[in-house]
Amino acid sequence: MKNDDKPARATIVDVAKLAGVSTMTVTRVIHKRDKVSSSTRERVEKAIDTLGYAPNLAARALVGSKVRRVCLLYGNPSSAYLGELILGALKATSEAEVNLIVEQTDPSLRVADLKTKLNRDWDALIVPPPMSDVLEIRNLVSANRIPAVFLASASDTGQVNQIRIDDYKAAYEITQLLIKKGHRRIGFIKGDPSQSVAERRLEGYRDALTASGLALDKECVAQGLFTYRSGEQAALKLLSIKRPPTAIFASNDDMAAGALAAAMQKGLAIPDDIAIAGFDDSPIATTVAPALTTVRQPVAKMAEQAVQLVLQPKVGEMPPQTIIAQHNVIERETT
Amino acid sequence: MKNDDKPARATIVDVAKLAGVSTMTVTRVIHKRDKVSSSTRERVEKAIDTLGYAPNLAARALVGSKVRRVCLLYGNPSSAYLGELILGALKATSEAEVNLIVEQTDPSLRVADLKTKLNRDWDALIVPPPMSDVLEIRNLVSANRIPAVFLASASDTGQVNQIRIDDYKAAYEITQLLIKKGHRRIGFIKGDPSQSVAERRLEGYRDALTASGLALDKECVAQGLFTYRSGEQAALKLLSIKRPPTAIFASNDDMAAGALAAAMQKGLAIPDDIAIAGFDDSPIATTVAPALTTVRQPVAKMAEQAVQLVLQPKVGEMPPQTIIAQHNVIERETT
DNA sequence: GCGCGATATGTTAACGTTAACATTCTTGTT
DNA sequence: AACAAGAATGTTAACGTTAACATATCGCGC
Repeated sequence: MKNDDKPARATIVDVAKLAGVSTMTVTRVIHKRDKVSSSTRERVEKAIDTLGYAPNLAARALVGSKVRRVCLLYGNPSSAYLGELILGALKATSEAEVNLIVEQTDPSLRVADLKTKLNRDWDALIVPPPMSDVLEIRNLVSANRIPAVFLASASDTGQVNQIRIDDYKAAYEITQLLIKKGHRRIGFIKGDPSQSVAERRLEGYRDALTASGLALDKECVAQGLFTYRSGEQAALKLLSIKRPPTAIFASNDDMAAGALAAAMQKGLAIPDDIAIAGFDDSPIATTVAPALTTVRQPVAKMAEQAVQLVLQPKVGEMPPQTIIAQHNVIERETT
Repeated sequence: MKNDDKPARATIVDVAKLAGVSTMTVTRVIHKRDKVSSSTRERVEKAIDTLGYAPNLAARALVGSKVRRVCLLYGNPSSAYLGELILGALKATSEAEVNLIVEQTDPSLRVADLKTKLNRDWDALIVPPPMSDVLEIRNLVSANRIPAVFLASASDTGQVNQIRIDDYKAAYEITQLLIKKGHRRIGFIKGDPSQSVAERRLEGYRDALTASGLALDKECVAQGLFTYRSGEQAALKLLSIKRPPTAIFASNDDMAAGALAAAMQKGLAIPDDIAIAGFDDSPIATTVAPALTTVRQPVAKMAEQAVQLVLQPKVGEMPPQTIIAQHNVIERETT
């Protein structure tokens, strides 16, 4: 008498039996690689369906000496970014039946340790900001031909795969939007200078201004650090100069939210007294009220693509690629 | 001539050879289960070290357990919660070499569909709020003895595994903190009544008040919906009653952040004019300035535990468990 | 020194899948 | 009708680990 409490999961053997073929044929149907007659294909597919068969990842991983573990190396644990990032990466890894490992590290990481892990525990690497701007990691990767993708970095050091949006263009566009709304004096809050995108966004802002024949006033540009607090401080500063701007473009959403708070404390109505725009479309953009006008970075999609890229059979041999993802200007209530 | 580009990883066989023992002995050393003489143990450990051996998890998984796909069924995509949740779950699943599938759904889901998926695509289920309060899912799970864990629900329907903090106690404690700080009139913002924890938190607040001999004024309790906006509205209401509270306890952080914004708009200094406390320690708690005093829910840990629980060999046969995780009152700048 | 139980180690087979090679079945051509 | 050429399918072995069982070794009482 068997214990049928837990019906064992269907294996490829079960499918093969039911379809009256060998396991190899089933494999072929699944992989769509070799020729299989359409009648067998149908039979096999039906068997897969009735049994609810899904391949065993472990067994697959065991037989192939392929990439098995992709590591997402993140630096900022509280980043809201992270959730979307993982979501996208996970989608791709589970479709490819590969393991995703999410590992936290900090800028003080020892590159030697990283190298050890890459030999021992990981097969490929996805590096989001702010780690994607760390020179040592980039060099390690390009020197050792490690399958890796760097996300949202505008840096060009090391010959590495990158996926990012066109930060310059996005900043340009959102500045244009502000100008189109009638603003003539637009403040800007810079991001952390250690992250390469900060500079690109500033350039986009600047060029959009001059392209519209507006003067670039140094007083209208304040330094921030990509944090809420720094955005609040910077906005307070911008709002207290003698001819304060009628709009503020903060180079990320956290700072924009801080700027929003600053404006509210000053009793300003938004967007009537002052318009605010952010960048990234992170969760805080829709959490705060009024909701932020911002630039959407397709983070999940980018992470997904990154995993797909890194999983390609010959990543090591390909010349490094840079993929530019599509951004979106999203107008909400702050403009 | 061999291609030594990619030095193969050391396997247990290599270790065994180097140590002059069988692979079983190596396994035993690694697992520390059976007796191994100390001399062999040392030899094996040395071999492991020199070869930099790390077990192949895929191979292990292949031999071991049958559960392979754990589904995290989430409802609220923008929840900041989600990132931490996935992080914890992922840690446990990748240690166990099990696949994590993250699936979005909404309250209108058809339970029949869910059942199909459970038969076909998933082996176990982790259900965070707000889905963890959905009665149909709970009943489905308990009726079919599906390996599942419900997170952060205070509901008691269906006999199911649960992991949550003691919401009552946590709310009690944070209210006490406010009282200790000298507040005598403390406002409360209720959460979405469809989530069972909302009621528990209210009870904690109420009992802490009466335990300190403070009156419970109905005017001091406002309805919210766990959203920033609702928190802002509720706070505005609380601040405009004739004898406004000197402290507000919002039953989650999003609402507390909204309350913070409301207070700032009114020109109140925080925490001097008004203290604010939240609940959850979600990312927004440390993003806003001043940073929120709140209750930390160890979300990642809870998710990790949930996966571990669901992966135990005999989950189906065990009586449903309720695990109470440890919360933490974190005092920051708003009190 | 003999045999006993306990302790330490080894052997075999199996987990589910796929690569590489082997075989069988279709065709179309002459 | 014979036969090559390719298409379709099958067979075998291997991936790295561990459970279950098998054997060897040791100390100890007599």
